[in-house]
Amino acid sequence: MDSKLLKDFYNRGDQIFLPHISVDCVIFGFHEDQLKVLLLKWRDGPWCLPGGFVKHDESVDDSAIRILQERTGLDNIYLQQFHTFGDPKREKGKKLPDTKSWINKRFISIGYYALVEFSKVNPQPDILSNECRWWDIDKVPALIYDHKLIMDKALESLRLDLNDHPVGYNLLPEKFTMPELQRLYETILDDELDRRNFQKRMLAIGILERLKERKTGGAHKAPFLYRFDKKKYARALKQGLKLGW
Amino acid sequence: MDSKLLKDFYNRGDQIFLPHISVDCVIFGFHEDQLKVLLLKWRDGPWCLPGGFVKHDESVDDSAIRILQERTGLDNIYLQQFHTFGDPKREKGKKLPDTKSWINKRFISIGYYALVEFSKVNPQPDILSNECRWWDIDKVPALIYDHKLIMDKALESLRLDLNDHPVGYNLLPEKFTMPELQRLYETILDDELDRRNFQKRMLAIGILERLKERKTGGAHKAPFLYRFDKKKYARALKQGLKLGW
DNA sequence: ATACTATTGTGTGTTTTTTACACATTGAAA
DNA sequence: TTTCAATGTGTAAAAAACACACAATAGTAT
Repeated sequence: MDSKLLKDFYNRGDQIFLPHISVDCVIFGFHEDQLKVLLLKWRDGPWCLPGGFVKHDESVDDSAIRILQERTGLDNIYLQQFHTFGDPKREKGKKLPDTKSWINKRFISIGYYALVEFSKVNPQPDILSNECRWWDIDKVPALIYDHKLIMDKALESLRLDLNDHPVGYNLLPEKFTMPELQRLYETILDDELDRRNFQKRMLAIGILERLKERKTGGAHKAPFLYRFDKKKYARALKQGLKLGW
Repeated sequence: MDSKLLKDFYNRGDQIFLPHISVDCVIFGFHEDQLKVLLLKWRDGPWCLPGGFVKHDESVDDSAIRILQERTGLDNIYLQQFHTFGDPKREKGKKLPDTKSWINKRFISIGYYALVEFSKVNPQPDILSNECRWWDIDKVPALIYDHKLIMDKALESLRLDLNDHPVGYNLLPEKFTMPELQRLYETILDDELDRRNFQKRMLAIGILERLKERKTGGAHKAPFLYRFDKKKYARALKQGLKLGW
């Protein structure tokens, strides 16, 4: 990354972006039975959440969409605003190279979480970072500022969302097995569920379609593959699901 | 209201407050079987939600607390941040007297809703308004900007909050009857509930205490008075209620 | 005073949902 | 071919939600 761009960003960012306002994204993925988050690493610095700023004539939602696009390469991401963090001390210890810059002022950050299909993501560092990769949710390293707090709040919101959104639709690949879906729920809820009752409940919602295929390759009996029935899914969502976990 | 204060507010507000950021509060109350919101009327203008701005070194939560205090005279209010509104066109039609002022810029607004005990509130207009009063939730007049949208979103959030918070505790006076509590739930949920099953369910939560007194005055059989048992209430809240409406 | 009315207090049986648990099946590995 | 560990399916018990009936009573009308 050349330093001209970076210098421009420090010096003229306030001509492009609203002051004092930032957007932070908690990007969730699911892979190999693990819930994961996408993190960035500052040049020679700590890890942090992917974030950005709001252009003067851009909606905050669009900012989040843009940031997501830049970090993952994906469009059409499932995105939820979950909380705004407004403590003046939330960036305690902030020290960026250019101390005069707009970027060293206090920021109020609007938090979004995103659900993405792990395999489709192509992680891209941003202008301030040189590394971008997935971390298991229970193994994330120390994060900058209050980003751990933001992540925890995102997870809590995701947990609540489980009550009226079949989040598997956004986190899993098109075809998946019942045990995979269950593991996803167990990770988010941080609890164990009975295999048979879980299956009954999921099928009772009536938005899953069982395929003829089975998932082979793993040891032991091969489980069936399922996929979301888009029509039934849309219909159910419109009527408002009541999952109740 | 003298115009010197107002002029100062227009001219020097940006020295006190963060630019582009506002806070709007949806204040809910309950009286005579009606859910109500507290609204302000602009001088010779439309009605709007009570709002304000964030001081440079103040947390956003504290701004909301301060605004609430100024409008209602109350401390220790139950307050929930529920959404941040960031559309650049959200203040369509904005035209305030001083067109050069910081206040005519785009604002991103952080929404809070508050639950208050109706009888304890002493409504106070703010610097921009000359009237402040309660409106029945289903009779609110046309509101400025996107304030109707904000109110609706607050109501939706309150409805969700019903699932893990006994909101009656914050909206009702210390002593209340079971029918009153039921009417509160029915208004928020916009649905009718069976009297007997409702009572069973509320009592099953185990945070209500039935008093010896009855509420007299109304026609017909006098209902018992109840009150929240603070110890059991705190205990239950810590464990996380699962009400499920 | 008395009867009336609308509302409260309480209980019971039915239906539905949730929970707990057992056994046969099967793909891969030993 | 046997073994292992995980999957597929069903059933009974417990709990929660739902529907509904009848007695009691504070004011109101007569």
